[in-house]
Amino acid sequence: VRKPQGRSTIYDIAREAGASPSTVSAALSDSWAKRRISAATVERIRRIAAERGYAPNLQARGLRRARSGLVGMILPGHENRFFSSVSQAFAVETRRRGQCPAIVLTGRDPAEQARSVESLMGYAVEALMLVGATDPEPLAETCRRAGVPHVFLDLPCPSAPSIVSDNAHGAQALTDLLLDRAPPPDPDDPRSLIHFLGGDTTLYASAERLKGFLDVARRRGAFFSDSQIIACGYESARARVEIEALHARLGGLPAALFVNSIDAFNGVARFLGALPEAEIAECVIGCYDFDPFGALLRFPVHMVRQKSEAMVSAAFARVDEGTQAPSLALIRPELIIALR
Amino acid sequence: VRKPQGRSTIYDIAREAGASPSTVSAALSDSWAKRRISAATVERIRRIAAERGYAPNLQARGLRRARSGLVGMILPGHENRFFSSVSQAFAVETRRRGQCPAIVLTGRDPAEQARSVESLMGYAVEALMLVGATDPEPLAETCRRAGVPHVFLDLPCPSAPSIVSDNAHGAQALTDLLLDRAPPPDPDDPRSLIHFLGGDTTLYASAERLKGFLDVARRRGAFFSDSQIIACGYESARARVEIEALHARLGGLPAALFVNSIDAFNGVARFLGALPEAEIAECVIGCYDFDPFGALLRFPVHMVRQKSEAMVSAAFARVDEGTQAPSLALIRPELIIALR
DNA sequence: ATGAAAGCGCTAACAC
DNA sequence: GTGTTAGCGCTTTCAT
Repeated sequence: VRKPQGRSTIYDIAREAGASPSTVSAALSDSWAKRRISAATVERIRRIAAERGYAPNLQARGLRRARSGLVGMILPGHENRFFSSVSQAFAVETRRRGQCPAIVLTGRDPAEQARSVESLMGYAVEALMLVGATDPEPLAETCRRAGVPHVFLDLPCPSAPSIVSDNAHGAQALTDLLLDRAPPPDPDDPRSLIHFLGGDTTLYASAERLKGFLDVARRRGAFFSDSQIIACGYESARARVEIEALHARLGGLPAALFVNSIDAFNGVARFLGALPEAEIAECVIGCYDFDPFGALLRFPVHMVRQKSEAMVSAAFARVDEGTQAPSLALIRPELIIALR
Repeated sequence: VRKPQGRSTIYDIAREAGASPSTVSAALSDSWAKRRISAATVERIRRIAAERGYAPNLQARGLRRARSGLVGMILPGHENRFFSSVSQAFAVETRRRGQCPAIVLTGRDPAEQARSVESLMGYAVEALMLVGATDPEPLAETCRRAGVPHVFLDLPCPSAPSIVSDNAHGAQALTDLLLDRAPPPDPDDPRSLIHFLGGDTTLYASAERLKGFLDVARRRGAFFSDSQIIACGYESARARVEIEALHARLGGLPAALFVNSIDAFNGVARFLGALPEAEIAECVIGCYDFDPFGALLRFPVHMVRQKSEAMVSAAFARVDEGTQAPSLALIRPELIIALR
């Protein structure tokens, strides 16, 4: 006979088992070695609990223990595969540690992110990972104040442990590859020059990528003009317009194209899809981001895949270290070379 | 001067403000109209709270109020875009309602799903959405026992409100489209027949899709043999092997191909990518699932996009209705016709 | 207009 | 080996 509404408590079970609540608590909790309860009692209590479908009230437990068993993560959303795989890796790792992942999608709004962090603090998360936070400092302050270990991912926070992918290195590697495969640049022929398309270079990640791109392009004598940089944002429609404009301006595709972000690439691919085979073949194409369908398009495209699992592992390692000292770990992404 | 570790409480604030905890609680909570506190007191308390960066302990509040402000969702993972967009839509809608989304990725293991549901019950979620649960009945029972409103998505539960996409209808529409565009079937020429590839037809969704496929194929005199059905699972590598085998067996591609699931399609696309243009052109291809890059491949592919936002809206509507009576809502997916 | 006190369900210190 | 008790931080009567 259980209560009409709601769940049974250790008191209900204690009554039915003729034991005290603390005995029940101990019998049901994993470490009941300390209180030396008779095997018989444990058995009886467990049986009754199972019969009644008892499950502990985790809010009460968390309140009492001052820890909840939750590990929090905030991230902008699941619109791209990178974020999806980060949250996937986070969930897997959290479970492996016997805790419960609490993932909150916040969008890109810093105010919403702040609210979400407050919420998670309120639920007494034991650690917090912050993914893609554009305004990290206030969030870090909230975590510090609450004494909650925290790690920033993807976008770094100057005052806290951060794990970001090595954008500069990835961009260098991709640029090198593109230049290796393109004909030598001729300063008098804009079409022969590598171009960089997409992204918002006021944002950390894209700024780093652009830096890596410029490093290599300059070193290899392939950069001559700012018109080689078209940082038109992450929107696919916009990228489509820009590649079309570039194509018109140059009278064809450039010899090499570095596309920054998968969404921009989608726009580019839509435009390229309409061009004759032969024309596309004259352009070496790279995309900073990965999509499993990227390898299946009409034309070859080299891709950069960020290592989400490695980043999440590194983040947990930081949490385990227990230091909240600022640090910046760079995780090298993987260059995926098109076979064709 | 705040406590060295951890957060300040209403008691700390009460002391500093020279008020009682209950006054502080009322002053900070939104509905303080009931207790007629002087504007001055409210102001003072709010200022102090802000200074100290006070944020309420949501576990304590939840414990006292017997509700947490959380809405839970379990789903298998983010490996495909459909699940990603479901959780995205869920997060947006939950926030719009002033609650906090708690998304737990469980993988495909029913035991893990059961554990996750228990967890979420323990955190006193106010409602729970269960996405892609293959063994729904025990989960529904747990929810009922706890008195928590719950809705199943994607895969239905016979004893609870369920929202699934109209797999049969989507499959019919896709099959009709494929047959419209393929040459008339000739029973003596296996190559002229439409084939169904991928998925696990012991699972609800694929069973429905197969049913829809067969309905139309039979009605239109395009189904003659079980060898037209190759339900080889959802794995891309496996699908690749199977399409290759089919190609060998028929001595070419079939006139029409219904690929069930995006992962299977990835495998198919990898194989097709290696075939000569002319050969692919003889096969009308459809995929039950959507990917934005699908439209950019070397060959046209018709796709079916499930309406995740609509499904989530419908799920919340069920929760709001407050009835836990079994029901099954079918949401029609969208047919995306390739332009080429 | 405000304070005192009880109690949500659980755990941990301390009794016996 | 097991029971009693005191909170965790909050909300909510019920007083005043």
